Amino acid sequence: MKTLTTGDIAKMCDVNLRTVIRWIDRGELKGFKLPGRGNNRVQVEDFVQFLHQHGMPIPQELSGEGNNRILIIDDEAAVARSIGRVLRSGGYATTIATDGFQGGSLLMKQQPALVTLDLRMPGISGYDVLKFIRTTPETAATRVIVISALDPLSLQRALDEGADAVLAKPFDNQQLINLVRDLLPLPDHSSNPA
Amino acid sequence: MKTLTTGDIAKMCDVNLRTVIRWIDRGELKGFKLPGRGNNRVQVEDFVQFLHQHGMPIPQELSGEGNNRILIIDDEAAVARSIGRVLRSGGYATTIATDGFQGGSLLMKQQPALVTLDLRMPGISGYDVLKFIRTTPETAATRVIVISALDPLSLQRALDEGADAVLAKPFDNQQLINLVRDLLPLPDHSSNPA
DNA sequence: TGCGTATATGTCATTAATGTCACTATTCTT
DNA sequence: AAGAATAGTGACATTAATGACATATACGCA
Repeated sequence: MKTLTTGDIAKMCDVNLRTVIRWIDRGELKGFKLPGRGNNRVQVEDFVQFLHQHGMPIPQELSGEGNNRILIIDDEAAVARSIGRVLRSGGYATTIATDGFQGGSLLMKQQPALVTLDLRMPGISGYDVLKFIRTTPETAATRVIVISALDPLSLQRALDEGADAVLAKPFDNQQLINLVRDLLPLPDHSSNPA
Repeated sequence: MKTLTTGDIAKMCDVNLRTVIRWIDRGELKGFKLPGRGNNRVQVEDFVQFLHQHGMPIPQELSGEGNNRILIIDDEAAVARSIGRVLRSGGYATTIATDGFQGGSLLMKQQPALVTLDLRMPGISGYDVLKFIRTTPETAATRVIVISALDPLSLQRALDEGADAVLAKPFDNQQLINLVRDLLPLPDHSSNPA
């Protein structure tokens, strides 16, 4: 069980520590007190719920754990949407990028746990993208599934360059979701791989 | 996460606090409320985007004070290096991206104060990039200089779509540095525009 | 151009929340 | 176990929200 101190919360909300204590005292934020002098602790999920209830932004370090966000990079919007639908129904949060620029910036901005990458995008080489992801510290650990209609040799090359998995187009939805489940298991519930 | 109070914003916009609250209530400025009495907080990026959308000047302290980093997005490495040389000798810190993916991720990662953008990059439309930059809160205030060999009409369109300045290729180094100095004045020393 | 109306912004006093400070006590680190 | 870092407390200073109303400012229309 992960808990937060009032100081943690104060920093995250850009608010005075005093204020956080008052929120707790007033019962607006659920927390509990340690035996000693009554230092407060708040469970992460209570805090997240609190943020949600008040329409406050949720710091990404909190959604960072159990990060189940997937970035779909594919210039064919229809394909991207289709992938998105499948993954969302599998319980993942998805974002779509339809060109390299969006792909790059969303990757950095959201720091998704997994990326599906179309090898053949106009203007950029999927291999370069792979290399970039692997050599950039912020994204080196991001899992990458390369999706492409290219020949097996090209797919093998993608694996050599750091892809975690490849998927030949056209692909079966089940194949896709299996791959993703493999690379990015969901916490526990709702992941009934029936 | 850095946030602003209505009072901060009121001072920066030289406007009554009351008015800021109304902007938020009306949904024109994105913000959220603290639990207590509903004190408003606005994230800096959202505020910056708001300012930009309304063509309002962006206070120094928000546009990343001493940030003098420039991102050069150009697929012709030679051109990019040349621009880089000029700007570095002008006292700026530069980074080069030679494709859209790098461009996007370096933009988000480094949050440069200024971007030089080649309109004509393989696979991505410079206009799309412009729109993306302008509609993404984190980058809405980033100054953009579009550099292109395209006709005046295309350059005008770039201005319409949010570029802060355009530069026709081929260009003179002095033109470039003047433009940049104009959009991104260096703190003080060595910026003697004699 | 001038009028009237709608809408936006400013003002003021009041009330309530948040910030600050100095200090003490507790937890965390090593 | 000791020192460093962090959290709690009370009193008080600041600052924000609110309602009601005064002033703009913009806009439509004659």
